[in-house]
Amino acid sequence: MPRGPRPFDLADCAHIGANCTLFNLRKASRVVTQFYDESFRGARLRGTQFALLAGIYWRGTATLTELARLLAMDRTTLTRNLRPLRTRGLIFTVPGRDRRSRSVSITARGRRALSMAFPRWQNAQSRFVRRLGRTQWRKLMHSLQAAVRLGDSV
Amino acid sequence: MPRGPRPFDLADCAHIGANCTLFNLRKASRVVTQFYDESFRGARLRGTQFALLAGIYWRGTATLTELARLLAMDRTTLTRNLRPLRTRGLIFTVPGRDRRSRSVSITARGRRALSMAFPRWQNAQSRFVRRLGRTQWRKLMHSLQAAVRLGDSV
DNA sequence: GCATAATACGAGTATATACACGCATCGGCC
DNA sequence: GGCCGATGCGTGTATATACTCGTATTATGC
Repeated sequence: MPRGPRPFDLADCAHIGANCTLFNLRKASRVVTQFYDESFRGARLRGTQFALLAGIYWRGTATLTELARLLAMDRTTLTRNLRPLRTRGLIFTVPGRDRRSRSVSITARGRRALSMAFPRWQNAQSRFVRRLGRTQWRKLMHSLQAAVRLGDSV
Repeated sequence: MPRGPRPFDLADCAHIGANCTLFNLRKASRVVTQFYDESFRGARLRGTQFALLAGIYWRGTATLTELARLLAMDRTTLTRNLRPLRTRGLIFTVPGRDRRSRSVSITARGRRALSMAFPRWQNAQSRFVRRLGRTQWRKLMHSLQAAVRLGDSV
C-alpha cells in the first residue's frame, strides 16, 4: 500500500545544477558580466552602467517608474543604480508632470561619457559574439528575450 | 578623403538595448529571479540560496575556491553568500587539508531546509517551463550553458 | 468638496556581486 | 633550515538587486 509522499526529495536536488533555470541564468550572468567588465576595466563606467546610460539616452526623458518597467528593474533598484551616474553629472532629474514624479535625462557630459566608452562596449560585444559564434549568439538573444517577455504579462 | 573615426557613436547606442548581450542577460536574470522568488515568498530560503544549498549538497564537501569555481562565482562573493546559510546552521565549515583552506558541507538542518523548500522550487520551475514552452526552455538552457562555457577557458 | 483609493517616490534593511588588499600558510630551491 | 613565490582566505569598499514601509501627491466616488 502507498506510503504517501516521500519526506525528502534530496536525491532530486542533485539535478538542480543542470535543470534549474534560475541557477543557470544567474551563473551565465556572472560569467558574461565579468567578460564585459574586462573591456571596461580602467574606464570610469562599468558594463552595467554603460547599458543603463545608453538606455536613458535611447529613451529620452522618462520617469523613474517608466524606465524601471522598461528595464524590468525594481523602481527602488533603479533609483540606487542612478545615484553614481547622477553624482558624476552624467544624468539629471527634473520634476515630471506631477509633483510626485521625477523625470530622468542624460546630460551633455553623459553623452560624452557614453561615446567615450562605446569602443569598449564594441570590443566586449564583438569578442563575445566571436567566441560564442554568431549563430549561437542569436539563439541566446532570442531565448533571453523570450524569457524577458514572461515578465511583461506578470 | 577620409575624415578618420567619428568622435561620437551615439546613434549606435540606440541599438544597445536590442543587441547588448550583457544588458539582455541581466534583464532576463532580473525577470527570472523575481519569477522564482514568487514561489519562495514566505519561505526562509530564496531561490538563490536554495540553489546554492543544493549545490553544496550535490558537491559534498568542497573548499571555498573549488565551490566558487564550480559556480563561476568570485570566491569572496561565495564567502558572503554563505554567511546567512551559516548563521542559520544550514552549512558548516571545517579546516581543509591545509591550515589555509576551509571546506564547506551541508548540515542535517540544511538537508531538512532543502527538502522543505524543494516543492517551491518545483513549483517555480514547472511554472516557468510551462509558460515558456518546453522546447523554448531547452533552447534557453543550451544557450546559457554555452555562454557559461566561455568562462571556463578564461 | 471631501474621504479614500491609487500612484510616485525615497529610505531602511538585507542579499548578491566583484575588485583590491593584506594575512596566513604551503611548496620548492638553495 | 630559511627565503620566496604561489595558494587560500577574509575584510574593506562599491555597485546591483529587491522588499517593506512611510510620505507626498493625484485621481475617484459620492
